[in-house]
Amino acid sequence: MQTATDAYKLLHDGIQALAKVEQAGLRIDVEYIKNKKKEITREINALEKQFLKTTFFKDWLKSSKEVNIYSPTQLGKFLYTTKNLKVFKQTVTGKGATDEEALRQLRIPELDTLLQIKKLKKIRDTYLESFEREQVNGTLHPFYQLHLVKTFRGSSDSPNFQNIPKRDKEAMDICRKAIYPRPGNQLVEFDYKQLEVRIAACYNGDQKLIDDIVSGDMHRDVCIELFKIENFNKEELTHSTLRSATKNGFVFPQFYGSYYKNCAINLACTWGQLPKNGRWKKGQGIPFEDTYLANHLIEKGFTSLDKFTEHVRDIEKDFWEVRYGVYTKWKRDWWQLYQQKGYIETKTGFRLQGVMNQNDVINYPIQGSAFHCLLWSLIEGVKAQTKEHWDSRIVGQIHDSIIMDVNPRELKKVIKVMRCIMCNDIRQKWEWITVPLDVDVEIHPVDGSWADKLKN
DNA sequence: TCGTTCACGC
DNA sequence: GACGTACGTGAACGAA
Repeated sequence: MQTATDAYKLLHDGIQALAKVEQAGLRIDVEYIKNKKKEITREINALEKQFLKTTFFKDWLKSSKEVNIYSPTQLGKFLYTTKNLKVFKQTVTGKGATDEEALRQLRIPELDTLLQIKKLKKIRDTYLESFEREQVNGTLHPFYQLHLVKTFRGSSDSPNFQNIPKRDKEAMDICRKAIYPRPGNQLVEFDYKQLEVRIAACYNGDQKLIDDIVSGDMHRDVCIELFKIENFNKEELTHSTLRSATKNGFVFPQFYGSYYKNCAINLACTWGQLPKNGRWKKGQGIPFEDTYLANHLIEKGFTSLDKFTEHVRDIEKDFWEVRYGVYTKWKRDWWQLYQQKGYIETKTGFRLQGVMNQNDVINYPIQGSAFHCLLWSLIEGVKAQTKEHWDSRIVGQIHDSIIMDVNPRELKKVIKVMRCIMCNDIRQKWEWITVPLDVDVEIHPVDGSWADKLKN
């Protein structure tokens, strides 16, 4: 186990290594950004024009002298007071929400246009704008901090390199097409696989969890139970879709401390929208074994969201009391330890104190220690690139991944060294890592952008 | 200037 | 038995 002195040294070495990462930076295509911004602006203007012509907007204008279509306050007032629509989702202050989820529930087609406009504005004003503003002679130098986050994770700003779109294909493409390696080089990403879950297993020592990480498939197992699937086949599109829904709508939320009611709603949205009145009709949802998911669920007796929720409650009970019973016991002991001492200590030597609830006490040390694995690997990576006089450099970091600008002649060697640092050396250094670590390596084409994939 | 709401990442 | 997903950065709005 690590001491406070070790913890200090990690931050000391870490921030110096990150300074080298900041100094290296990433090339960006300023011309592309300028053109893309113009293109998006034209698109926004056209969509705005379209929106302003709708009866929805005209009614809105009648109800109020001046309308700002981008004001959540004004939109909420119009939807939930003037039009008196039912509130599906509330904000933290108890008002009707106007975020994407809330607006989709209302099923008003005009609002889809508004959402598309907002998405484009986000891309233009948060990402492209900041890339252009912060670049120096065509190189972007995102900043990294180690002193701001209460879990002892890192953060990034000016611009934030850690929240650039990835899941939404259109947004990902537009933003990441601005980012390049130096001429003749290629971007390579080293992603720790399931890092937080593996670090959780180091804390709780749950053998079932470790077995699942090393050779099992927990998402598949839970998926089969949740949707009562016979003869699960990973190659079948429907089954892999439901496995993803299970992973993102049940397993991960459960690890972060969510509970069955929210999970049930997540899972019931597998067809995009929550069924009206909490009941679904035949023919709804994704295709499923010659019919539809709704048909399948009705056949299994889950005719309504309430019935399905009871089922999810039972699955949750089994998940924590049977499947990962050791993990559950650790959670109780760990919470008790915090209550006795008033603080907890991470495997990496940091002390977490202050007012925390049960979820915080469980999640903070896991999140922090997971990041520290990445940070240690980054320090060693910077050491290697300096000592071995590589042209290749680490140019970014996103919590559990490292992004490098690699000279193709060094590609094989760089991958070999980074893999060795991230999976082997770190376990020599930190014996508390009792679970194997693994990395995904994604290689982008030579002279390709961060959005470009290697053609095989 | 600051709190709120929203949206992006892990 | 009820309750309840963690951590960030940043843009825009609107009240102070």
